[in-house]
Amino acid sequence: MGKLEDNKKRKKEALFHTAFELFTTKGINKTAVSDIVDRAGVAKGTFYLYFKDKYDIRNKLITHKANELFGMASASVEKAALNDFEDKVIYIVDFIIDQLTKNPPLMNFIAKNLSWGVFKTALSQPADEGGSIFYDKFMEMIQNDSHHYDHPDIMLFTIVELTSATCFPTILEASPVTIGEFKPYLHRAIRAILYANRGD
Amino acid sequence: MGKLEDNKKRKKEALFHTAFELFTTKGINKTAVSDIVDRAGVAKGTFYLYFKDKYDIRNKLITHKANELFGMASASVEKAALNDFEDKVIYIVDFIIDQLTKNPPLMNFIAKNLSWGVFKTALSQPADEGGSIFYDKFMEMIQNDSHHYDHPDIMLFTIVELTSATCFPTILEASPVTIGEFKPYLHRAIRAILYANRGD
Amino acid sequence: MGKLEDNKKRKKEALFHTAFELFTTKGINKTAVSDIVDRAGVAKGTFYLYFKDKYDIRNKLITHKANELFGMASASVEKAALNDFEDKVIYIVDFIIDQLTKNPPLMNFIAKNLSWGVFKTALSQPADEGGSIFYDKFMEMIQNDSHHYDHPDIMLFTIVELTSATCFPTILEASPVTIGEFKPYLHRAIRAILYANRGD
Amino acid sequence: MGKLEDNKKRKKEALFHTAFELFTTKGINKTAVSDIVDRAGVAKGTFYLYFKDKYDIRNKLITHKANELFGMASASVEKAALNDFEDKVIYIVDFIIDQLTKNPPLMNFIAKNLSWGVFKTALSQPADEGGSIFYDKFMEMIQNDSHHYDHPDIMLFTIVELTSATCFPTILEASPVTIGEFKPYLHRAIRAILYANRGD
DNA sequence: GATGAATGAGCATTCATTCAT
DNA sequence: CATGAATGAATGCTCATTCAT
Repeated sequence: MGKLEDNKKRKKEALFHTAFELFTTKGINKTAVSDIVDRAGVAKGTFYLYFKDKYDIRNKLITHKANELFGMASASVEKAALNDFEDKVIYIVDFIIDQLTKNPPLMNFIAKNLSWGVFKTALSQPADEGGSIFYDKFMEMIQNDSHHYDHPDIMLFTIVELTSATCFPTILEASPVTIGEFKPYLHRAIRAILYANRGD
Repeated sequence: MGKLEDNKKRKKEALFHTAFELFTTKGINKTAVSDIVDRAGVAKGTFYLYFKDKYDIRNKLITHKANELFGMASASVEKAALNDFEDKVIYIVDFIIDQLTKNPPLMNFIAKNLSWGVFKTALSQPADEGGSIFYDKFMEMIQNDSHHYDHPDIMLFTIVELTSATCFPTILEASPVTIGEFKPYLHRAIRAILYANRGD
Repeated sequence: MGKLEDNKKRKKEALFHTAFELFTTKGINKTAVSDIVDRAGVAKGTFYLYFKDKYDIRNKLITHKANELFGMASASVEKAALNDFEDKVIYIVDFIIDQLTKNPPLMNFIAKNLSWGVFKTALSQPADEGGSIFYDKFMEMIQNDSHHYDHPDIMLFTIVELTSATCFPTILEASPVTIGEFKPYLHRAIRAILYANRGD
Repeated sequence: MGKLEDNKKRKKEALFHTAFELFTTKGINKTAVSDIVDRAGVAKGTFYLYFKDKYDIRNKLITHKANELFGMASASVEKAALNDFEDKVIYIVDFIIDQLTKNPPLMNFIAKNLSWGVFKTALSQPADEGGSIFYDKFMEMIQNDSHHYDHPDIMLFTIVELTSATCFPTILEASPVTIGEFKPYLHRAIRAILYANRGD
């Protein structure tokens, strides 16, 4: 029993892992299902046993990776023991930027496939079994802050979009400037947005 | 000769126009070169006479459309006779949002294909023969303002990315809020960014 | 044991029944063994425990259904208490046409899969346990008639083929006329064939 | 020009011819488009240039073959110089039976794919360029006969269905009797049907 | 007996690109 | 310049069948 279940899980994970590898190196359009199964050492039919098609595995991959990333950021910010909400936001943004800078394939993959919808979904799920939900944590941080914010969700949306939209080209292509050069401007912009949304 | 030249131009424009129509309705992946030439009433070989491949015509299309849009914005802001740079930026942003809101196919097309690189290219070309260059105009506006800005290009980049990243989901999917609801927040964010970048 | 036996029978019958349902709605080519077992709530392997393949279950299904139909016709004609053989034949033909008209899926299934060989086989088996054999009954009717027929089997073949060949398109597609309009012509043709085969 | 046109026609005919060969030997289900193009010495894409799919070429093939057959029958009956309509019908039926008996693959192909709809279509087209239409000729024969028939089209339908339904098993499987043994019974049945439909 | 995960051969179909006319 | 017939590699997907549990 355990054997069978293990085997199932192993195959599914092999596909998952291999797909990520190929999507990040060759791109989705250039990756054929054949490529994935060949490299995963699994029969073609097995792929369709676990995923509807190429786009199904892609979506699951994005959700999974985004979730992982925010889970880590969440855990890290707690250890950092910051008091100010503003500082926490900047900390999280920097944490994620650092992770992505270290991992260009992941960056690339996310850059080309992320949408707010997918993102929101990922953020609203536990990072892994037993893990807590990023979105809830974020809202909690806001509640505990000394300042009050009028529409925290719209503010979050604005910050997330600004950050991702500006980080992709700066990290991946250093255009128009490198991420290092851009960071101070990003911090400044985020602080400005937070300040502008204060309701007190 | 004039006739022949006309004919040439007409075919190229037919392809250009038809490609836009199909890209915006079916998406690029689902649009085959055959579809384009069939509808344009041109032979398949003719397509390859004018464009390298599907992606070539797409890039030219984006550049063209983005340019057209900013050309209009540019012309409009001049007529509006605003003194303040801040007001001009908001005006331009609103102008473009209005245009895109009225034209969802265009919005969709741009949303799925825009990158800062393409964008920059488009902004650095004359909108049409005889038209002036948007980027230059923008820089001129900054110079003439009573305030001084430290790195106008990075600031422009930040604003452009923030605007496009937040407008696509709000216009196209009204998610997380409609563009109407989001606009005040966008204005506030943009003004905050401008303020934060002032060097005086 | 009884329980076990019951379970076995139930599974086989579930497969049998489900297959008929799917064959008549989707057609045989479009029905996969997976479809059958899924809907029957049985494992895939179980299918192969009872049937060689898709075509095996189809043949068994046709035999079963044809047999059922003729068994009913046979029982009905006896109750009708007709003296004349000619009248009995017409009665049976009408009975079957009525049944098929009421049950288009069955009609469709039979129309697409019937062959004289299968048919003959079905007619030569008891309709169900304890039931008598249609073919034998038919021959008995002929013997008891006041007229003599030279080659009753060839005559039966001729009538069966004529009837089925003309009923399928008229019932299913009302082409070239509806079954209602065609019936008098069919009766006339059958009577003519019977008359032509009389040996006295 | 002529060269190009010729080439086109040659390819299409190669596909047509090869498909018939394979359909009659392996059956349609077991014939892959690959088989057809391989043997026809044509690229796979070329097949889809001329036919929508496997079933498209099959339908065109049936129409073509049925038409050819009836065209020949039609030409032959005219030479035979028979006066009586009844004799002409029997002559045509025999002619076609002879042709099919000589050509079992054709018989097989038609047997498995014929439907009254397809048949009617085929009969209502000129056999080849310049050829006349079988259906019209048939109706003309009836007009010129000394007898009057009430519904010639229903009668034709009845005879065609009876003939095809009984000939297929007798020719192909000699079941329940050989075509040779069955012929007199068929003639008798047809004459009976004709007689039964006379309106005078 | 029963299960259902795994298989992988097999197939239809698409489409960018070429090149003889 | 323009054409459009021909190509054939590429690919997504299905499904009958097996077999370890």
